[in-house]
Amino acid sequence: MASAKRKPSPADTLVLEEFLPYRLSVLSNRISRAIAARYAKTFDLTIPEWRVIAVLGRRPGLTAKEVAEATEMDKVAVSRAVARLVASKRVASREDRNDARKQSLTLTAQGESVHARIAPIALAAEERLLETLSSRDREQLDALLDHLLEAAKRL
Amino acid sequence: MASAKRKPSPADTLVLEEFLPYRLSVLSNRISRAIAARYAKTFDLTIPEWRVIAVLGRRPGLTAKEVAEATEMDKVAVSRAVARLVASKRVASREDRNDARKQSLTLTAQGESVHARIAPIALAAEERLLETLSSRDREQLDALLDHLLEAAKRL
DNA sequence: ACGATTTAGTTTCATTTGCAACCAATGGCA
DNA sequence: TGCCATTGGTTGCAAATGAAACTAAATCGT
Repeated sequence: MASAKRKPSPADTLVLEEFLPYRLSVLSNRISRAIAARYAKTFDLTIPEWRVIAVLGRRPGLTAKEVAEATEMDKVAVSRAVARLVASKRVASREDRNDARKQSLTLTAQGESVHARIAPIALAAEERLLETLSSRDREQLDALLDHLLEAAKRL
Repeated sequence: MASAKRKPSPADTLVLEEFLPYRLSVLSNRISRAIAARYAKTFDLTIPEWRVIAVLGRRPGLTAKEVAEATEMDKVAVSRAVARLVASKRVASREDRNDARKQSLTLTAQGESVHARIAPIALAAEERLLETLSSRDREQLDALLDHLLEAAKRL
């Protein structure tokens, strides 16, 4: 396998194929695109919209701000995704009783249906990626990702 | 730490924060943005341009096609990045002697200089991310990434 | 109670990107 | 040789993204 064959290069030489940020970017793109390909056309749904649906599916009633925090999308992206989702009647937004600036967002029945149909597709894709890893490896991966996510905040 | 605290959710529930593609996307974005922030303005360089420079720095004379393969960028992105780099005199392109469609790309002295100044910045950022990992962890990470990159091809 | 600040969310505009169609040169082969 | 398919690369257009300015509502300090 590649990593075994690769001979380490001098510490001051940047080899793109070995460069962590680059490899993560390629990996993330490959996966996201592969998964999105399975639902984008069928459901006419963008990745940001899917993320909004995913988070509202489990945590109904969030405001746009909270969705932005939960998904790490910026508020403009959320605003646009929500606008499309409301237009397509997949999300309902009602004004907060005590703060007219906020609106609480929930999935409509249609939104729920989309959620219910895509979640298994997404989970199956994830499982296909992970199925060849031992459960030990999975734990390692999980821990490493947590670690890196945290470390990356501090960059 | 987070992964230790997280209680596993039912296998059929998609929890965005635990979803591998999502976590990779967040991680990759955080890192890329942090690093790009350090050179983008100073050098007036986009990420695709930087990738082209990085690969030409180590493998001069590639064609645009080969750069696209080496960087996993699509050929349009390469074409545009190269066009900008040629305009800014960081890359020289000369026509292939036996195939007029191809052009062999190399860094100019200016391009080399950019490469020489950015590589250490990029490597230092990578090192900051990895410095808290044991060398065992680093190997694990390397192996897991290889594995996932391979598995993701098959999606 | 009232102006200054902050907060939630939207709009605008300039860039970036991604896809498909395209052009030009080459290779294959009848 | 002459035509078709393929390959390397560019262009054009439509959609996605990001930064900054903006609106409207709520809060704070006096």
